Amino acid sequence: MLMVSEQSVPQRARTSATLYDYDRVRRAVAFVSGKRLEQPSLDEIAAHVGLSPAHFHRLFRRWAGVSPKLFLQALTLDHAKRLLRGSASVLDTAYEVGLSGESRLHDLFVAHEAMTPGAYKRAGEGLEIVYGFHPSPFGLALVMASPLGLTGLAFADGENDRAHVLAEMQARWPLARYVHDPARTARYVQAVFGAPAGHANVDVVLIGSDFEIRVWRALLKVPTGHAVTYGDVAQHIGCPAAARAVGRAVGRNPLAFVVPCHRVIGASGALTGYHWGLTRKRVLLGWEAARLTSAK
DNA sequence: AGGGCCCATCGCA
DNA sequence: TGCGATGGGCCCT
Repeated sequence: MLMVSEQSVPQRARTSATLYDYDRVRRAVAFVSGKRLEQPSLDEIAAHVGLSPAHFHRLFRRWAGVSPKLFLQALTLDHAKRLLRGSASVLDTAYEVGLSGESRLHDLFVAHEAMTPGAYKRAGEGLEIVYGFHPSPFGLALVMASPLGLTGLAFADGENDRAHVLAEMQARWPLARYVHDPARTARYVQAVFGAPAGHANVDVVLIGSDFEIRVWRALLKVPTGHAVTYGDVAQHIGCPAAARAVGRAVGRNPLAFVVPCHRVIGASGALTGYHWGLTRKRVLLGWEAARLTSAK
């Protein structure tokens, strides 16, 4: 599916191409969404990211599996609204579709919730977390794992964003012991981004409050190519008036991409927010829509 | 224990 | 547009 799984390309070339591709895509998407009214041509967009039209076209075939035209079509408000069709009912699926059957989902700290005051709840005391940065189709990814499985997945915007992203993630579980060991986190990248969309074969550890975990589990039911509203999620977890609280919990999702918080959008179809940048949310939704179309 | 503040919401005028 | 009701989390008494 991705560069990650192409066996013929040498490791180093794959790595740089992946990050390079994402950066170009990101700039193209930001350019287009900033000029909604002018409707820039493909040639103009290619020029903006410093590529010839032919190279621009090849980049998209390689990265998204579809033409740039098709990909950029997936970024309209109209398309986002279409993702919402049947949004309430997708949540009624019997089990999480975001993970493969072999995956295991561990809800840490929930059991303690009743007896622990707020600060202690998130501390992560006694937990050892290994971490590393790896290239991904959506930019540099910070992968965090505890012995039971994948604990954190965050995106950085370039090399000089690393420290900030790491600090932000570590602040979630301040008492955990952190070990920098990219060799041990590398396999998660393949498992998450190399799997058929929405079926990552990884053990997953969700650390959060009871409410947050109910929200995150609900998100795992939203299949690729669908979106739900914050209100849909609120309804589903039995707090119909808590759409706004859901928004807050969605924003604290520690597992970008795996827990598909990018598939939650406003009731109007607008992409209201994304912890790792609205442009990236647009890219993720466009990428999934494009790949779904090309698979048909 | 309780008040105040923040927020990736939502629907109505 | 703009506003008010809204619930959870966190920080401060």
